[in-house]
Amino acid sequence: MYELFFHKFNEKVNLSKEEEEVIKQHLTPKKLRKKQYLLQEGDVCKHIAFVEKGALKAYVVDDAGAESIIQFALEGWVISDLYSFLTGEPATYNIDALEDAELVLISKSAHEELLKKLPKYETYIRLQITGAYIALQKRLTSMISLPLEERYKNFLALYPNIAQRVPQHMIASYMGLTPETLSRVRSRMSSRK
Amino acid sequence: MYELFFHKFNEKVNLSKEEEEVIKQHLTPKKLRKKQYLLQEGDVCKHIAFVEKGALKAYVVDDAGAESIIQFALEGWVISDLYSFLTGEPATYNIDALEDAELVLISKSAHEELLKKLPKYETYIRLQITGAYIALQKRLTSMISLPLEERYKNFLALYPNIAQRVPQHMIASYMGLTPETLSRVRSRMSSRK
DNA sequence: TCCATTCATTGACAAAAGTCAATGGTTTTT
DNA sequence: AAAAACCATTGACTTTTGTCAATGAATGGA
Repeated sequence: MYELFFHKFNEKVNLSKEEEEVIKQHLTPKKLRKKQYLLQEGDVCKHIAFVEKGALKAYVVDDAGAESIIQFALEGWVISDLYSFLTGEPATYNIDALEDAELVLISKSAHEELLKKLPKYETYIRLQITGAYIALQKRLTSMISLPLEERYKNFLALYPNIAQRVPQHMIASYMGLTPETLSRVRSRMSSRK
Repeated sequence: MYELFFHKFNEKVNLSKEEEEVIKQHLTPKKLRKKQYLLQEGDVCKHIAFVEKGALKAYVVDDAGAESIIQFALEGWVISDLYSFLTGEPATYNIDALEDAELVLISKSAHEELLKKLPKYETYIRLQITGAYIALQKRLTSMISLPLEERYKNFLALYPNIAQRVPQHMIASYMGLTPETLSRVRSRMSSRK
């Protein structure tokens, strides 16, 4: 239990067995069936979720009911509405399962206690969020500076595993496009090659 | 010297006078004239820069020479090519001054020593990057989910001070638009009101 | 196995955004 | 003070993307 979680943790910060024990006591496992919500817009986000198995997405829904996908999370990734989690404000994101999933949850109180008790936990969080920030900055840079086709190629190169497991209309949504437009980009790419 | 830097620091994490002294010894002041570079694409980013005074921008330049602005930084903000700073890889961003500026620089070695010596510094960095992550996520969310006019209104509401000090074609660039398109959005907004 | 969904693709058309060029008003520089 | 550079706006036109509708393939449940 929690194998992948601690594997990833130890890649960033090396833990002794005793430290792993302390952390374990603050974790909660949770299983989610496909299409189940982890978080709904309007509720307060109570957890940071680490994905041991399966796949989830975070997204917003507009007035017309159209989804825009903010983030995917496969095995080894972390997902949450961080703003809601940290401030206690209602979430603006929905999070649900694309496939049956096994999660490791860290509650707000667990998070706060670990920050106090265990300096290595703070380091882990710092490194985790730094990586997420850099990845997000690259995504944004490619959004504002690259033509569509390049953006799509970048996506495929960066997340080949997502491209395989997730339907294309969700990738379109993640890129801020309609499914039709992404489909046409793809057909242009394959015909011109 | 460093007034704003420590003011902002203390808003996040409270420092004793002794701790402030330790940090001070790791800081370097730097002045930049308008249009001067702090960092050029291809060089390694050697510093995290805190803006005491003035305004800077980070941006990429495409093959055709067009700039896309990744980030603005006014007084109290931090700017850097974090990926290059942390990995030592060549920077993909350029950073230069929009106005004469006074900066507080933290070098790589200073950063690493402070992380080791001063737990509160790590906390400061964690909170800083968390705030930057959340802001970036909001920006991205609005990019993929909102119509242009809403995005522009959000920008004005969030950064009225940037809108005042920065030419509009740079705001267009920051939004991933041409100056003409932003101009037409604005004229539509004012005529329809 | 069959039926209902979900999905990707395509076509025709509409709307949005980009491009190019010109104008006039600022600001900056010399 | 004059000249140069910068900037925002507008018009005419092109290209890109979105919308709506239809089709056929694949998928998943009953």
